[in-house]
Amino acid sequence: MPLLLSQDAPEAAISLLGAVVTTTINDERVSVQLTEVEAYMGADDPASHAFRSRTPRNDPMFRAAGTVYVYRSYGIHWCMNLVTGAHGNPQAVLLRGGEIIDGIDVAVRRRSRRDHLADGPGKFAQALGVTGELSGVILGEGPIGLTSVAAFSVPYRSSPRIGVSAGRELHWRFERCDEPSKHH
DNA sequence: CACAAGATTGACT
DNA sequence: GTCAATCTTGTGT
Repeated sequence: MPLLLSQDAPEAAISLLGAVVTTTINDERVSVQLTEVEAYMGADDPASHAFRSRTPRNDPMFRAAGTVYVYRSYGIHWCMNLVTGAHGNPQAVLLRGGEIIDGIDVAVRRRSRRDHLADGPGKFAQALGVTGELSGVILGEGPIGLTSVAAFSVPYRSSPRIGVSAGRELHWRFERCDEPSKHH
């Protein structure tokens, strides 16, 4: 398990900016460098899927850091998370967006588009070919891998999480930016 | 059992 | 800007 994922979700989320997620499915490899992520905690976070109880869907969140958690969004899209933190303390980082750095032809085919390939959680998972079948797999032990690239964390902005009504006081959406200043 | 809300996206007015 | 698509869970009768 990558060390950065043993941190609590907000810290892990920041560390993940600039890291690269790679899938190899049917001999087709796609790599995406993360630019936008969101942290979700457990019992204390009303926006978290693990806020209420353990269910078949959110079960992977209760497993070890480095487990992949994929859920169906609005009955249509797949969204991909990486489980973080101490084992049994349900928390995860939602992978909301990134830039394709390898396998762009495969991503273009999967998305049926030439642009906006991974700028949104549903698009991100689709570009990587990630579906619910992969919920529960462990990073590095299956078709999904994670490579940490930057030695230092990249500049970022934080803001309330998108599409969330509860917990808007928590600024746990993190997106990469160019200016190395606006942290808080 | 019925039904509403949601960590979204793309097509269309 | 508006709206449909339709899976999973929580809540209420």
